Amino acid sequence: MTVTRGERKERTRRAILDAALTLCEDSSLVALSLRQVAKEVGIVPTAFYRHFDSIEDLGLALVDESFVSLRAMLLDVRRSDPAFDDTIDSSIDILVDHVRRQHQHFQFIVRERGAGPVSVRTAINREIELCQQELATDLARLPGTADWSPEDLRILSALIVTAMVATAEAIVRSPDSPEVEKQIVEDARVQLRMVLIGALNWRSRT
Amino acid sequence: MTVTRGERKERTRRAILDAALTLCEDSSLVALSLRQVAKEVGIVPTAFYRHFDSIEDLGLALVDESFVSLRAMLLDVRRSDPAFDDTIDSSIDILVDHVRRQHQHFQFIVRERGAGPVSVRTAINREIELCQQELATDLARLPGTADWSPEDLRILSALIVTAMVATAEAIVRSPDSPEVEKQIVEDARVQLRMVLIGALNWRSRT
DNA sequence: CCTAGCAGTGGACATGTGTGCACCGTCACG
DNA sequence: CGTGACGGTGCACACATGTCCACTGCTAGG
Repeated sequence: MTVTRGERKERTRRAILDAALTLCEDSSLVALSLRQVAKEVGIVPTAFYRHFDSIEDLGLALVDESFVSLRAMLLDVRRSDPAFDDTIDSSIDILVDHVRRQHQHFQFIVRERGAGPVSVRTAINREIELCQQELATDLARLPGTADWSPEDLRILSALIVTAMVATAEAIVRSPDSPEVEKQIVEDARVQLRMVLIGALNWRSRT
Repeated sequence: MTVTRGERKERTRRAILDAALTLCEDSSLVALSLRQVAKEVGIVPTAFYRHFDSIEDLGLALVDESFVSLRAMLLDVRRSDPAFDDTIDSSIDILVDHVRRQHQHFQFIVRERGAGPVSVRTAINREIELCQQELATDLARLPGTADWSPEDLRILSALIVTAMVATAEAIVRSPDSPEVEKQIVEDARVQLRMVLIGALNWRSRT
């Protein structure tokens, strides 16, 4: 009795999630069949239903899981606080490191955000919007944004999130040669700097 | 003999392309079956092969077609040239108008860029990179970028293209209520202004 | 005119798919 | 100590899918 009943269940649940993640590496949820997953896990197709109602349901679970780890990362970013110009570099480093470690999760999110069952798509986009809002409140705490309108803060953070998502996409898509990756990271740094310089000169000119 | 043989062929070819585009509105190429397309068009499954080798082949044709019209749009943008601050607004207007008109094409590209067969994905991304390069040479002609390095030009144009793609995504994804769309457009304007202000203050500070 | 070529047909086949049902063995709890 | 709940099995069914093949009818070109 070293392993309880619930542990066993959780273990095959994990196996299903991992199998789905792996199979999604070069396809998409909508092209993923229950039977493929079952075969990959090593269970019989109908056993799948003991854990999820449908592939779509599985997808929602994967979205949750992915964003749990992503939010953990964002906490790290926020902890690395307020020494200004260094914040950009360290934030990007954390982002890139996380993308590398959670490669499958990011690949999944990036892919299913556009394709994927409607419920999954909306879940992902809702989550990303949430990230934008949090970033906006963070930005509000920064020096120099005192007189910004909430609207402008929202728009700025949307722009930054878009750029970061694009960076994550690029890393996930690229072959993981260290030089290509270094290039992508460097580009992201420069882009963020450009955006922030634009932000610093914003209210003062318009 | 009012319609020639070749015209008939071209006509059902178009019908296939349109059917695929329509069916892709709420799924993805990888989840699209030859038989669905055939049924939608009203031909027998095997007749499909008279026009395309496979669904993947069909996808590549759709990519070509989509970017032909997109490049036509970019020509319009370039024609609207060099009165500075107005360029942003008119460019975005053209973009938005085109997205609305070529709704299916954009939806297709946005979706298959992340999901979709590998060949389709790479074709799309190659095409987008091309757009970035063209934008970079356009930017080089603008006043104030005389002393910019080619690297920085490339990075700036990548940022702008990313933001524009994100805008197109948002429009395609949103319900087409005019107010929501107006909001998206307004956000895009502000973002572009922020980026350009950052660009104008770029070399002068680093 | 008539014949070869070609878009489109119709049926068939092997294989993959979601899901219903009866069943089994074992851990957990009263 | 039992017994019931539950994770997992095995089989079955009704369909969907990609592709092969022999075919038909029209039309464009010699």
